[in-house]
Amino acid sequence: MIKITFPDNTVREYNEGVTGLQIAESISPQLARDVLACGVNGEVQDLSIPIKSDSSFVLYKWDDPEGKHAFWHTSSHLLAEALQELYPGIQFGIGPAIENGFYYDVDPGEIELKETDLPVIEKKMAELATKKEELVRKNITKGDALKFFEETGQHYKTELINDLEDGHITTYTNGSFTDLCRGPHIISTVPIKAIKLLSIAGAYWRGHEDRKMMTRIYGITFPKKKMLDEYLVMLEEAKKRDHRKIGKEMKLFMFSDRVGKGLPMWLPKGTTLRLQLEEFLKRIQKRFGYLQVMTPHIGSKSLYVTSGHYAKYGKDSFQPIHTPEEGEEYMLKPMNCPHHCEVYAYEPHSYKDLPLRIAEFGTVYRYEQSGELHGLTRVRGFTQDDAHIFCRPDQVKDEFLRVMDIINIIFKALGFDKFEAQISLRDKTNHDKYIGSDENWEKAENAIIEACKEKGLNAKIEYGEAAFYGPKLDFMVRDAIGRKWQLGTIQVDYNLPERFNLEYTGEDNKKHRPVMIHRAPFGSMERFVAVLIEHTGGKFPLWLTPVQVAILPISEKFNGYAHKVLEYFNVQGVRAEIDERNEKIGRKIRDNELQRIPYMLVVGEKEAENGEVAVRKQGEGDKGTMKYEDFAKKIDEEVQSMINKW
RNA sequence: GCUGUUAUAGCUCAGUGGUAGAGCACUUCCUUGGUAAGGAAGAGGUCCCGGGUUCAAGUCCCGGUAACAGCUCCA
Repeated sequence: MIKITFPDNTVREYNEGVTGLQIAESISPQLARDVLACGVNGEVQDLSIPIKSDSSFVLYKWDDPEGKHAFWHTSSHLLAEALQELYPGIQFGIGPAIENGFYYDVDPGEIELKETDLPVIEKKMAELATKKEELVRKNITKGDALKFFEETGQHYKTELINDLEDGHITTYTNGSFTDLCRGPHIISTVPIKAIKLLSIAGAYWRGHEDRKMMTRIYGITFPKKKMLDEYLVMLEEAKKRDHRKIGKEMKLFMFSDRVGKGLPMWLPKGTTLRLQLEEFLKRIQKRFGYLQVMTPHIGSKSLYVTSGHYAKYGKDSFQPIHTPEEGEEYMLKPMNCPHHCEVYAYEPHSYKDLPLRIAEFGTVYRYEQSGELHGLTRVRGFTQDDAHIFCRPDQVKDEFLRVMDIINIIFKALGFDKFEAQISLRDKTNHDKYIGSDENWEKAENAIIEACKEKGLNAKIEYGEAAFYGPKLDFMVRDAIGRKWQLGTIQVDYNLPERFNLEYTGEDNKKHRPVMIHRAPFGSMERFVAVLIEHTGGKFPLWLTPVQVAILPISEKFNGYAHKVLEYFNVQGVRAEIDERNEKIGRKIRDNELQRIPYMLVVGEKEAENGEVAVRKQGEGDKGTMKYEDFAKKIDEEVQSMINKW
């Protein structure tokens, strides 16, 4: 008998060699039907593998990421089986589970797989899934593996096997298809009830540009048809919320080929929105002791030679600007830190001055690869909500905690209730990638980990993801339809103060080196606005939205009164527009609803006589009439009550 | 940057080698209205740019540009 310890620390005894599935069956038949994979001593594995010694044990169902992962991984094998049946001779690359579904990279040889083939493949998969094929795991030797995949003509697989260590090679077989695979998989393809192949795309073999372009088929599967339907509805919803589409509809921003790709221009309404956001941030930062500065968009090349950025990114940046003066070169600034270092160095500092927090909405230019440009989320010219904190080494953790407070306030105020964090540390084996001493790195990494602990923030640690100058803490928000976006970042930097020879005088009357912390809660105004658009679907909160009120005259006879109301609103700071078109009121309401304007004021004969407006709230309808002065007051109060929560 | 797809009116898109199209938006006129699309007329085109094939190119071919999807990248 062996002892199996469950997550709640209860211990049960089973015969040696019991499988995960048998354990599930021993608990309840329902559980045995729902369970997809299990964890044994922290390793995720197949339910069919016998357990031979005392172990900690956990069952994974659909709601667990591990369960979904196994389900989708098996689905990718099902896809492969279908492809093999439909297109004999097709060669397989890799086919993993991903965050939402799975893919398989294949080389179909002479034939070309097209979008229109997907329904046929789906049908085949559904047919195979009902055959109750079990996934059979086999340990094989490297020699046998090579021989098998050689014989079946799977050259990509043999290439993979050559890189593997003998003794650790396993294959999985479902029906006629055998794949080189580590697993884990679900027991059989039976639970795969709903199948959708989503798209087809090119992808380099093993991610290398110089290798062959494979055909990648993306798909997703579910244990219930209803879940697939809900997922497809979510995809539709995501399409409707696309910030590029809404940005066009609401006239928020634009691009022009003549200006240049990746260089967004903010239209009046987008600018109103952005300025509201900037005011919001300034207000919070003022409360936390930040000092606002403004610095130029360019800096001399030597600035970036000093910072080390020229050596690292010079070749891949916008190239230096030459002046009539021989040898004089300037660069568009790709970040604000070097300028801020110079601001720090403007005057000598005492330890009593620190922390010094220098903030700027700094516009920067980065020559992103052209294939990377995407709407407002990845552009070549953007404005960071940047700040640099210069502090004593003993203040690092405390400052970190304060920035985390700011980020918390900001995310909550804008309706991002769910967020997660990632700590990015260095890859200790890759020394050349980083600048700065091991000792400093160690100090910085520990400060971040401790700060997260103190805040009770459950942060995932990723090794090798740090920037070249220091470790960082990134924040990821979940939007209204559950998608993850990376936004804010806090980064420790022991390097730039060194390079710029920054100092302060300590209590001991000796010179010391300050620590620098970079931080940007939004990341960039562009990216943040994009995420906010997709989060809200363009229905921004009242304090933020570009047009708060649309005034709708019943007929052209009341345009004059509408203007009187508008003038009053302008003075009171209520952002309003008049719809003066020669259209019926029903039409004006429809169009302004579609423009996502929170309030509509219908004005006709009655209202004009009494100095009133008939209030209609977006999505809710008629709210009765009131004096227009009272409405302006109501808007102001509504906005203030939102702002006062910050 | 690489691979693929796309580019036609302000927007969304149809047009498959033989006279440039629709819906919405816009202008004018009629209508002057009461809470999600009133009616009529009109204007609007370098069919992305450059070259080629052809009697003839929006349409076929080549090159460029931009957008989109994926890969790689992201101070």
